[in-house]
Amino acid sequence: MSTRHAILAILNVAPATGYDLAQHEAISTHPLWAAAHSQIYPALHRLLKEGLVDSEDGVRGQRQRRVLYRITDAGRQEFADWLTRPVQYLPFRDPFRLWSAFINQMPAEVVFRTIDEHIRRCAEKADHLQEVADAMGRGDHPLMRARVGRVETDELERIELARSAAWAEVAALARFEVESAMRVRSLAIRLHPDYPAKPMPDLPPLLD
Amino acid sequence: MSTRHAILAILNVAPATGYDLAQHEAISTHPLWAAAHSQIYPALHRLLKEGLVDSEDGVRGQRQRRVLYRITDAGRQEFADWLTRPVQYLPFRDPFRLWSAFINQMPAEVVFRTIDEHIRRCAEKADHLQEVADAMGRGDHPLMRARVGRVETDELERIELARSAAWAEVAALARFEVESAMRVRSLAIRLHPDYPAKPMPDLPPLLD
DNA sequence: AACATCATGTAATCGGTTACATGATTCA
DNA sequence: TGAATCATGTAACCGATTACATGATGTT
Repeated sequence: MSTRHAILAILNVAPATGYDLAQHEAISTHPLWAAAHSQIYPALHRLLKEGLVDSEDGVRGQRQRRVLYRITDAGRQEFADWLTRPVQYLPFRDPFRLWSAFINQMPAEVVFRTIDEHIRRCAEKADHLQEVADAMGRGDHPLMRARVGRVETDELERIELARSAAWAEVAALARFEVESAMRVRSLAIRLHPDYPAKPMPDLPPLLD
Repeated sequence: MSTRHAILAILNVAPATGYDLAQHEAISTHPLWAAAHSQIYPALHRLLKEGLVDSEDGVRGQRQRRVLYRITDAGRQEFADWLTRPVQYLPFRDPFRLWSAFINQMPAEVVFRTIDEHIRRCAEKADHLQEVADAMGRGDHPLMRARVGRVETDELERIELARSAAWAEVAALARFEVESAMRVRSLAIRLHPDYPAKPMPDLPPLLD
């Protein structure tokens, strides 16, 4: 299970509330590791119980409670240990590809609607992720600016290289998904020759 | 949840036992949709209860019980309906890419061991999947031969095109993963210049 | 005789989702 | 004043994993 370690990774940069974490770039829209807020709060409670984070109660405005979580030395150690342990792969499950195995036996309208929506979705994701990666590479990203002054410049450069490369690879994966779906779409045109499928709808420009 | 529909898809070709399903190409090694046998048996019981499959008790040898499951008309209908419903995407979670975001802060030995093992794993998967896809494209695959004589030739060709394309795309994805990991590896060499990382270990030939 | 494979299951647990539930704060 | 956002949680459920459990059959 990597969700708790993804949380530790974020808290390793700066303290945050459960809400912050749930809204975090790496966790919410087009994430590096998806997690819902209903998963974040119990995870934080557990990390707290295990001593990997500590918490500080605060307020926002006059009354609204706000719990700030901070990674502890034990948490930093656990995160470092996790990095050295073998990667725990997830079983391969890909709903779109499973679906696409049956484009011969569906109505053409369903086939093209689904593929085109998939392409749109992946292209949007690719653009967003590439922008994040580029911003990180330039040091022009909240996650990087949060570190300026707290770590040395050459260390910061190493962090930027590693993080932006990871985001860039997720972006590259999303671009691959677009290309892959385009190939599936070509086959769909061959399998449904009578359906008036447009060559391809409006794609956002795929920065590559 | 697509596991039950993956089962229906397999039973749509030919009746099978729980054991057959668990050993199935699409489910066991380098699968299209991974599932464990401890998941298959309860899933079959539920499909049976829902009337989407029926079962026939048999034996193997003298005494060993063997339950053969067959898709029903209701099951066929449910599968066809499922195909037309919107694809239920899974949240994005990629343990290797999450890990790779931190290659700046791990011992070089761990970095290269993990990346090289990942590359080996993906390359093996790519080769296997491409072989399956090619065999399907030629009609030279158990899943396709099982249909010969039971469906018309032009219908069989459409099935072969769709199924082999899906497997070929999973293979292409695995090849992309190899390329992606190679890029991460190049960055790792830059981040760990003192570590004597070989250019790349023995890769099985990536048929492309 | 021993081992791999065929064959079918259950139980405890886990990580995650969906829905429910509540209320403060900020901004238009 | 109303809507969006900030903020924190719980409960029921679900799909899946890990481990446990058993035994027959075929192969060497």
